[in-house]
Amino acid sequence: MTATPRRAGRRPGTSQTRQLILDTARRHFAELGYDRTTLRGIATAAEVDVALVSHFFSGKQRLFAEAAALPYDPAVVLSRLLAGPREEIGRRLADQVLDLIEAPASRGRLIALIRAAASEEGAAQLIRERINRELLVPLAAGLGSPDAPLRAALTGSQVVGLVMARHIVGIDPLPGTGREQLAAAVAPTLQRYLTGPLDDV
Amino acid sequence: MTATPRRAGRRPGTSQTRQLILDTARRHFAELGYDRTTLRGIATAAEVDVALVSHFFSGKQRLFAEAAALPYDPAVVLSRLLAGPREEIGRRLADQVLDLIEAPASRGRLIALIRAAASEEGAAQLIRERINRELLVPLAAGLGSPDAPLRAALTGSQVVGLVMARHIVGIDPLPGTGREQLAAAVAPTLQRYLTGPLDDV
DNA sequence: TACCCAATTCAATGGGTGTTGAATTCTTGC
DNA sequence: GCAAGAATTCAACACCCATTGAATTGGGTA
Repeated sequence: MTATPRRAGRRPGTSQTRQLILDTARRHFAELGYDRTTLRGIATAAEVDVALVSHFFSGKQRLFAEAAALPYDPAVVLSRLLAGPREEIGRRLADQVLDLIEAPASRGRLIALIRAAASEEGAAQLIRERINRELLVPLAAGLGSPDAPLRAALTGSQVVGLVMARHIVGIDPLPGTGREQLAAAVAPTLQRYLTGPLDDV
Repeated sequence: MTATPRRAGRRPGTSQTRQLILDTARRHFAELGYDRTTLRGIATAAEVDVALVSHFFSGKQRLFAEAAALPYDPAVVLSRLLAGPREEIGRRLADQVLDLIEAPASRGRLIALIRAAASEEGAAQLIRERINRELLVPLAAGLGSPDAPLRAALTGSQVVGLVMARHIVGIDPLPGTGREQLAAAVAPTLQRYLTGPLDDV
């Protein structure tokens, strides 16, 4: 059962190889994190030569940058958030987060992002800026209160913590806890961070 | 300015080298994560030969296991938590977490733990079990309610999220936010996860 | 003082990594 | 139907890594 070595040269038909590599890379980054993901591993899984990966994406860093693009359109998320009644914004956010994390398409990318942010300083910086620019700043602007940046950041902390605990570390019983129950439990926290009082009572 | 190469053989005086290496390793693991930390890097920083590191700790994994021991005594934390009035348990937990993350001694170890949990599956498993056994299970037992495991896990998610956001990713303005303000903001969340209603209202 | 063992360095080994240049095969525009 | 360029592989490079065995020096003890 030796895999037939493929001859050099372009393959017949129209090529979707670039996309295939990108998808494979996303899976690997999500499962292994940046460091443990190797170009060779991606290439093997995509049944392609290593050099092709570097050829298409000009190196590992660029490949990661492309693979780890936000798995959603921040503008859409934000407009949905700010649209409805302000007293239910926490619940709406919880729902959107759970949607994203449960849809297989976005799930991997989200996890890859968080993993990378935790392990690689360079990636952390890139991600911090992206999140700030595309999510937190507009969100804070939408809230309009003077302590809005702090509110946005606190909100982010709970969102990140939830994804970490449920999907990366896997703290029982979170991975098996139903969507509805989770949304209900977390929504009031987000609501208070976004609109409630921030001082202890 | 060439560093004088040291001759082989034991150095004079009583040796604290093992401890020195361990401290250096902690710093490196905390700053770089597991993968990007190299024995060579540790050795160089500790002004010691690489082989000595492996000699003392029998390899990178074991070194990490020793460096990443919990930076506090879970029993103490738990007893302090469960001791006072139940209505202020959220605030007490927030204070203890902030104490740990601000004390230089424990800070690095906490960060290393979280980084490793996010990036290395093996470490994640080890850490998950430790946290479960030493923190969450006793905490749930102390709470005594039927949904206690879920409550403990939610609490953990906010704690982890806070440390991530404030110290690892560095989401503004959290890193510069004062201890008191932060404790006040987060305490009600922890309080509700631990003792409040978990269903949306 | 001798002896044993711990601490320390040196040197070598084997493996894995990302990247690069050249060669081959195909598609596409003229 | 020809030429240019894109897709693909092969092979090699230079680098870094953890681990191991042997050699050297010092401390502690009998």
